[in-house]
Amino acid sequence: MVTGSKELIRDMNTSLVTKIIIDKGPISRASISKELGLTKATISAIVQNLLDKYLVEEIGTANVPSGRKPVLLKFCYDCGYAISIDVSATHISILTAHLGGENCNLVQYPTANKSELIIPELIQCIESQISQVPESVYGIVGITIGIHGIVNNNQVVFTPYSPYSEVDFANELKNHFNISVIIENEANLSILGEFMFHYPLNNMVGISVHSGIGLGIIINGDLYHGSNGYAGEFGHTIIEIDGRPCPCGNNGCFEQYASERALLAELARLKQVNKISMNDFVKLYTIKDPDSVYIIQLFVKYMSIGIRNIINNLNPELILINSSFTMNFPNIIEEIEASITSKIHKPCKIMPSKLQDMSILLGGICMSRNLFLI
Amino acid sequence: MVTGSKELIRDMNTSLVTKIIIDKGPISRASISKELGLTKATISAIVQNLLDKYLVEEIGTANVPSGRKPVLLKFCYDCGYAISIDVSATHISILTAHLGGENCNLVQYPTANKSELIIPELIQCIESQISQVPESVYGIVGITIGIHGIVNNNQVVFTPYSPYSEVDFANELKNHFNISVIIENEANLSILGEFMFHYPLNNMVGISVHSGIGLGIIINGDLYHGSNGYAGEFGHTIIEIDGRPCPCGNNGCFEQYASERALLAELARLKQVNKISMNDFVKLYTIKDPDSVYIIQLFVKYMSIGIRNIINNLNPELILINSSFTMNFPNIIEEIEASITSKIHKPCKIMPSKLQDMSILLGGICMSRNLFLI
DNA sequence: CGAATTAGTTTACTCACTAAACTAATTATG
DNA sequence: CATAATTAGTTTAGTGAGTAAACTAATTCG
Repeated sequence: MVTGSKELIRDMNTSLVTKIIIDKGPISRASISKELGLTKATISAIVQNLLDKYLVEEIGTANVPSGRKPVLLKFCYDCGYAISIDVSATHISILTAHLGGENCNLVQYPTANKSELIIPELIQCIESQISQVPESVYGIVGITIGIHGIVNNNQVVFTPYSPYSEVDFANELKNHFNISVIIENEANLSILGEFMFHYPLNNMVGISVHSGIGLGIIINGDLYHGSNGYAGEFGHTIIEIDGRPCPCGNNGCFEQYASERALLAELARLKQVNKISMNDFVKLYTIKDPDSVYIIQLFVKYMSIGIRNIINNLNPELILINSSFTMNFPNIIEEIEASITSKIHKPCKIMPSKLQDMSILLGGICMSRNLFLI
Repeated sequence: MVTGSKELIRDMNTSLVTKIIIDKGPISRASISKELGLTKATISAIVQNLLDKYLVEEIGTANVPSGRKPVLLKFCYDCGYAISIDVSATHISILTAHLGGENCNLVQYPTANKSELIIPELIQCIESQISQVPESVYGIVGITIGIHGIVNNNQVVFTPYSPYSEVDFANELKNHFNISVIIENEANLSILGEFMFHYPLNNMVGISVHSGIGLGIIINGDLYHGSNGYAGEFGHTIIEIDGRPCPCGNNGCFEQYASERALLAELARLKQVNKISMNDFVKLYTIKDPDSVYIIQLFVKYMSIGIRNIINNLNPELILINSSFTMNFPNIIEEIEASITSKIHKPCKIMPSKLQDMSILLGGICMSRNLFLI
């Protein structure tokens, strides 16, 4: 039960001041005071705390037409570093970055995709990264692991394409490195990254189209997980009564129509070949191969159904799409947007992911930063 | 921007104390102190304020095995009254009740269903109700109007079966009665009523099946409206690619399959009659008429698709169903629950609405109470 | 140089909380 | 029946995060 107390007030206001310095900095104490409606005295006290903790620094003054020059405050992004890991079926991607997502060190390793090997593999990767991290006040503040599957209470519940549902990533790594470890779904990390770096909109979602289809949901400015962590299992919403069978046990699931896996399989079927990769597809669509054009027509059609369903369920301010299709051919988004109409309400803004294939890893950095800054 | 202040602390804690007296009362100051983790001194001060405002009263002592007897506190539900109105295409239902939803006066009038007549009709109904309300400390604290359509910023945006989208209910009634007026979607009021009277679960939804299908969503203990008030337009989520046409302009919308309107139309088609009412249906299904049994099979099938979509989008703790079908034949719920399976996650509890056909009106009383108590 | 302007600090104050001592009321017990 | 034990609720003194307003500091302009 969260009750009111002096500490709560100070924590709330410190958090607001920190956020404003990150989002709108460099900024002066006076401007923060005006923006938040707190007195200059309060802001000065809070800023002094942040300076004492090396979280914020004064970086000179601004030129103003009259009056004393304001002292500009900047968040010390390099007061600490975070490690972000994307664990897919075939690879481990690992990013080290300061709390602003820069000074990156990004590596990718193939993985054996065996549950008993993943922890040793990860430990080795992380140790290699840690050895290269620059000195900083707080060092490594956290490790975040993005999982292509369902996560609840910091534990993997289910992974469709990898055998990691029994692996206790959080405790194994926490025990080894003694650093806080967060396990989170990849679509959630993606939208968190977009939210913190580019689109600070309190109600927005991000559709992540890969082998499956996930949905990261931001509600009231926070990631929404649902009661057991499987909110956003969007690939398994049903868009066709008695439709195509899905390994989840149901029929007509969205990802049997609109996922990369489904569409590339459809293209392979049309071309009567065994398999077509995303790279192959990009080459074909670039030369306007008719089958691949048809595949994109299907993608647009199915995505527009999925997006209408999101709008009529959640009515977000913004929908971001993260897929190789839209990353390579951004004007597909416009086609999707144009195909979404309703006589009963306004449409919703749809845009491509800005962080693209870095969104999961950068979202992981944000996750560690949020936890560190409380 | 909500910043921390002394007033915020007191407001938060007053709100928590009030809530605990409502939910767990009659309760003593000492018990509240233990539950909230605030000191007895703080609770005594807050309770004194509530006593001074006639919001709470002492109703004697409890028997305990040893020590001084605790003084029991009870919320004064009858310190004020609220008026709740359900405006459908054919009727105005109007309920006056004290802040606990009792001491009801419920009336229903037919309405002309004309936009220029609705405000005079409402004013007459409300005046008649007000004249019969018992004396109380605060009098009528608010009027809530439930709309079968989309509501945003206290204004009706769209109503499918009535011509009220241009009517400014809020300001017309506020100006006439000088009482705060809330306009809200009916499905939202329904789930709010269930949340406050029966199921205090922070993440839950209620499916309201009438002519259309609406979804009331509670997230983090609050009604979720989305960015423009059309979250929960669940009837217009698509469950069939290129499916049945819907007046909204799309194809395959859920309410073209699972709404009362759609299913009764299907039954009429089977029986080759012009129209079948819900009353007729109830009689037919009671005698196990095969066509009506088939209709319920369809209802179960379609609802189970819709519910799977809710689960995979929002993962609520509980799903309530409010429909004449399930109200009259409650074991339909069990059939629906049994038909929902998934290999990737646990099922979700599904139950019939407890407030049934009173849920909208009682939700309206809750709405006014919440606003009154801040 | 002094007036005007703006930034940031200091001071005196308020208010909601806490801890701990207090009073009050009740039961159990010798 | 006095007294110990127990629990409820109040009083008191103190803390800390906020406020308003007076202050100092730094800068531009005429």
